[in-house]
Amino acid sequence: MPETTRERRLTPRATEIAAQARALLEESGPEALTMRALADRLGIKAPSLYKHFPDKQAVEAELVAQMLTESAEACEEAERTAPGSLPALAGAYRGWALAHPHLYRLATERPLPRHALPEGLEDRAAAPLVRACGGDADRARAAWAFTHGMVVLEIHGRFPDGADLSAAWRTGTESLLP
Amino acid sequence: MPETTRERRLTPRATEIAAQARALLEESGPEALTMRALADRLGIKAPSLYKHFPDKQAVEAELVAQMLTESAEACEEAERTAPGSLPALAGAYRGWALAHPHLYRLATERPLPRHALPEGLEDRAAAPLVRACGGDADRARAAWAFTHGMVVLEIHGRFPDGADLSAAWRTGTESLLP
DNA sequence: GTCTATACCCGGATAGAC
DNA sequence: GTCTATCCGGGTATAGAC
Repeated sequence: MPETTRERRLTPRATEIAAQARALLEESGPEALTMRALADRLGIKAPSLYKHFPDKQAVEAELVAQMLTESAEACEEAERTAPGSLPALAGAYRGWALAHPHLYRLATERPLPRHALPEGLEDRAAAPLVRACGGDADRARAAWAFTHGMVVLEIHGRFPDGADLSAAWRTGTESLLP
Repeated sequence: MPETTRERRLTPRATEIAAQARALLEESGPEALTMRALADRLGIKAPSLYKHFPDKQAVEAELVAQMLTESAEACEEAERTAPGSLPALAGAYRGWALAHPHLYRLATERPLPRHALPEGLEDRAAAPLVRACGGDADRARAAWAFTHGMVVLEIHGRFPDGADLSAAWRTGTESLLP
């Protein structure tokens, strides 16, 4: 079977715009990502952006695709390094998310723009966890929920200041082993 | 020891305003909760609201306090019904959250307005889970992360359509038992 | 590919009269 | 406790010239 993951190619200019959108998002958060601010950062006027993207949603969808791709890559790398290890996988996922908290939130705290994503990307992002759970989909979902929950609670500063989060991660990932 | 949880009392009118704010939020989501829309619903003009709350954040903080109080109550009820049962506790938490998804998100997807909450409320909300985990704080945090993760992934429609979420809940809560 | 001009809508908040 | 008038800011997006 041929590779089913397809990328809708962006023009070079659109790629540059997306890169600046990402930089803006990562530096200042989702509320700061406006078409005006994005244009300012590129040294152009906001209306010009609409020659490259149909609307703001399309820009955001591109960033969501980047998030899924990169966190999948991080997990695949962990898989190669420590095959079958749920703690290693969770650590890679956590590491990527905490390094890009605003992008992680953008991709995660709203419905997925599934129609605008490259085919197969969502499955690719889920696959390493399913493999680490020996194909047990229920366990993989529980492990995903734990991992995502830890990450977002960390990002939002929900744990008490002194909390030993490494210990919580260890307890969670070890408990959820198949 | 005396009860340490204190409530800053709202005036009757402020209570009514908060109730309408909540109704608006629960019906239409966080973006729909604006001072203008809130005033419309009350049959008054937006500036009048500022005689009762100093700003919009204060209204939102009141709703966050309601969320913490009510989900704590739901969990305490589950504790009485099935003492020490993590699955029962998680079920109560899930039930409350899915019945009030917008309020759950408002209280959860941003930093807690700790300064504006009744004293002791955050601890009260956390206590049932710590008790169910036999006082093991690391396990309690892992269980909270799992539970919160499942809830928000459900709310945002992140699981595949056919997914057996009951099975994932069972797997997760049973795995995380002390 | 970028511009100007502009339409259109939305938001939070304050001053001061009644 | 509510009002009117208002300020000031922000946002997405389109039309049409260059």
